Amino acid sequence: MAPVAPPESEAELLRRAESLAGQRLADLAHALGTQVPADLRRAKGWPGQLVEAWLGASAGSLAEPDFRNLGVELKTIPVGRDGDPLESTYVCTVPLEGACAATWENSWVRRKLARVLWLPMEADRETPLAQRRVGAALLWSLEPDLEAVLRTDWEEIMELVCLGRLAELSARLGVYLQVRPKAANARSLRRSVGADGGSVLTNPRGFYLRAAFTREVLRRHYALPP
DNA sequence: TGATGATCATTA
DNA sequence: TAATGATCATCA
Repeated sequence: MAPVAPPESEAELLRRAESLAGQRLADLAHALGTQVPADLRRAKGWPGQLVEAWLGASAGSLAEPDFRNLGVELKTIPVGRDGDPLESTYVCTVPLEGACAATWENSWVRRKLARVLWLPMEADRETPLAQRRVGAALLWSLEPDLEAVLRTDWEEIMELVCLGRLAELSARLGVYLQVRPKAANARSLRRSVGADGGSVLTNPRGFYLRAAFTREVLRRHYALPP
């Protein structure tokens, strides 16, 4: 997709994001000279990449906030007709090595979520992809009470990783932050540290925000059903 | 039905 | 290869 220069300030980023409100994905795609895929089965990341291109996100696939110079992460939120989030939101990879040295303060999760541009997108399956609209952007900072919950979740998860209790990792852990597989397929393996301190292979995992978290963020800043 | 676990495309 | 962008598909 056509590159757009990165925004030089949060104000500029927000102006760009606000100009997308109400636009249909087909309009954005055509303006960038690209086509709307027939469906998302083989283009799962397409909506996110489309708005990245529009807003001038610069980090690519690096483990960095999307707008590196601003320290702002872009997150689209797929929402239904009622504005309620439909899916969890990927945050970053779970560090399987060096888990014992990691702290919440220096974690990728905290770095990425410190400042986020949330962008709701229509995503109910009734609406054809091309006709789905972008919602109203929200430039947001991690709020202390939400951070406290995330921190507890993160520490619970990372303790298991540190101790090599990988079999106990489950998406059922965590109030707002959960761990799920994150890989091309279940045969992907990554090195980690076993309970005896030795090297073991396990499936790569990612941190995800439950829909309950993004629902709470949207609820606090927009008029939404409870 | 909703959530968990699995999967797909792209890029540096 | 391993990070990113996520949604799909199955089962409790």
